[in-house]
Amino acid sequence: MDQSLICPRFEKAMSLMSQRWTGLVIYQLLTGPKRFCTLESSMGISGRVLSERLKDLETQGIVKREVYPETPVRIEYSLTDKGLALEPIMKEIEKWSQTWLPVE
Amino acid sequence: MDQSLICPRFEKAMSLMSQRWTGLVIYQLLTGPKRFCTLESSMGISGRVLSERLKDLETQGIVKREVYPETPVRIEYSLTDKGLALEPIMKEIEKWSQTWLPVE
DNA sequence: ATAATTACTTACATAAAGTAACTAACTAAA
DNA sequence: TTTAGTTAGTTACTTTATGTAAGTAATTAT
Repeated sequence: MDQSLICPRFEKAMSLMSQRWTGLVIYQLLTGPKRFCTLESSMGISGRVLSERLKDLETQGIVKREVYPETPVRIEYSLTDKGLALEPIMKEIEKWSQTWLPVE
Repeated sequence: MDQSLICPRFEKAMSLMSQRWTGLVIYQLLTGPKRFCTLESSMGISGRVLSERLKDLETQGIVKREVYPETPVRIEYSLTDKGLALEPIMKEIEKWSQTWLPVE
């Protein structure tokens, strides 16, 4: 019947957050720039999907990719201002999890 | 290498929020109890998945299911305290979306 | 007896994610 | 100068998740 009285901007933000891995990638980047292999091994995401997510996040202006032509090449992913602004969401998720989820 | 220095409770909360539709279901329930068909039509989720999500959320103690044996039967889904406690997360997502996403 | 309503479930199709091997560009070692 | 090692991916293939559409069960109205 009524296809969405939901604010389309909210809906878009929510669909971003509900993509598998996206939240964790952002969470990891909140502690500073990270390389591809670091993200990959620290959170158990597959390279295939990590690559896809980073590209999406870059396209959306949430993540920034920088190449350092060292040897071997170093590529760092970090948050833009738009990405950093997601921190309060992460903090609230953190709070909720600590209040409502069991320790084990 | 290091398989998750990430707090397991945070990780669990995040994996809850990153399930497709879960966030929107909770968002809808923040405005009060809702029936199956209302949720289904207001957010474009398929019945199959909605049913699955509501069961999961009930199992996790986030959603409460109540049966009113009227005619035809009325079944209402609402948030428990644990579910209501997710509101600050939703508010932050709302804020971010209004600040950082374009109007169209 | 037939149709209508709600809250689902089932079977099947498509899309998203996981796995593991492979590539490209470079360097260091044998 | 071949071989191996590193990073940052990509590709082909498999498994899992989701969408679609039809079906079910319980009840009442026509």
